[in-house]
Amino acid sequence: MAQTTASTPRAVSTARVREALIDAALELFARDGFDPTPTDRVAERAGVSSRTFFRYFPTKESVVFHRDHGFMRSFAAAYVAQPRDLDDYDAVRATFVALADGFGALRTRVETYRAAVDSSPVLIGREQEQLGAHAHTIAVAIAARHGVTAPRDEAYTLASVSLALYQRALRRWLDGPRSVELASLLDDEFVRLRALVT
Amino acid sequence: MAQTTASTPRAVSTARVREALIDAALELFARDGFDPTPTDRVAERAGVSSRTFFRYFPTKESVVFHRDHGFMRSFAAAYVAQPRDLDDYDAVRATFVALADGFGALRTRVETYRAAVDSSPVLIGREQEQLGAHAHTIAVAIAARHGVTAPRDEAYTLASVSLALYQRALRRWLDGPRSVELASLLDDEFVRLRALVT
DNA sequence: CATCTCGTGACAGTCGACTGTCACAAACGG
DNA sequence: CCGTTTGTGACAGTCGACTGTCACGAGATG
Repeated sequence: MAQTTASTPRAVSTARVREALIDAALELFARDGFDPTPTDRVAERAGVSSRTFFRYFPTKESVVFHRDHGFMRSFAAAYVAQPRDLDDYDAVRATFVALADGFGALRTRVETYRAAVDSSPVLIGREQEQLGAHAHTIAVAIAARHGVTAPRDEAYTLASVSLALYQRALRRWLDGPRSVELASLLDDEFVRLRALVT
Repeated sequence: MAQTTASTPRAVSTARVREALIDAALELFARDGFDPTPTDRVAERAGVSSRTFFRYFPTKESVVFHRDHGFMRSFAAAYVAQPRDLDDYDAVRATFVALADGFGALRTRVETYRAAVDSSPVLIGREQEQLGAHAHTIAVAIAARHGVTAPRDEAYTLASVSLALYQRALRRWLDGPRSVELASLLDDEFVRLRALVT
């Protein structure tokens, strides 16, 4: 979640400012909406000047995505670790479920992030672009498990579909009671789709 | 594609301006990108003043979506028309394929539209919002065929997944040779997914 | 401790989306 | 044909994202 924290006073200070800006931004965007919230207000809430905001982040949008709750980061590794006898669908499913494990701790963070992103088309679009990249990652992982480097078209289909399921599960998770695990909703979606298709 | 064309001189003129603005916007956005293209340039190209642009469209974004190539508009009708003995998956599949029929004529239009939308996160986000609405439409249609008004969760799952397949098919269509029909690619995606899942 | 570096605030400025207003001319309605 | 409505251009103005610059002061460096 935080990178190598050089503990020199100056580094500590800038890290603190960065975190303060991200916190302020996500909270304000989630509560008041991204578009109606000027960067000045974010800076003010973080206790720095307006100018400083843009010394930390190149655009207003970018502050939202600088705290990767990093679902996809370890996809490839988790995917190849799946048992050989699973077909692609079940391997992807198992990987998602595995990655979702212990996600509960992040719930509040994710809630804020979702509300923020959902508040503006720009952010939705940015996230969509990331999902495109994720689809590629997944497709490559699928190909890799078959010992191929270039993913076939089917791999992309599966990747896209599984990401759609992931998004559904995520929303159900956030909308539902805290007692329900993301992992179980995720598994549920994959099971449901299989039932629908067969 | 065009609505009830009142042929009074004034109405003709405003309709012409509207079309000119949409054409100019889509072409410029597709070629130069949405963000780098100021509304002034669009207006200029359409042969009207900058101010007039905003008399026709409330925002820069909105001009992009005022020409609905209307895939989803007739979904509900086409869906209930499907034979009773098809399960949900095949009914959705058949509906998509049916709607895609004769889409080839719109190819150039769709190409421009895609390039325009893909050029900016804002537009991607807006389109995403529309897709959310479409998912709802589909889910409701699925429920309706079962004689229910409130869609179950599974209906939304299928709706999301089929829209993911639709988007994949659309992109393959635009990236591939003109000889290939959208309908066949669409069918292909549904078939592939079934093969992947079972 | 002296010097240098670098993060920051303050300020001024650009650029583009969007709005209000006014006056003209063409189209509408009687 | 005449008064009214209405679309349009011209112009001025707001607002917010983002940039350049400068001077100051607190940390890094020797």
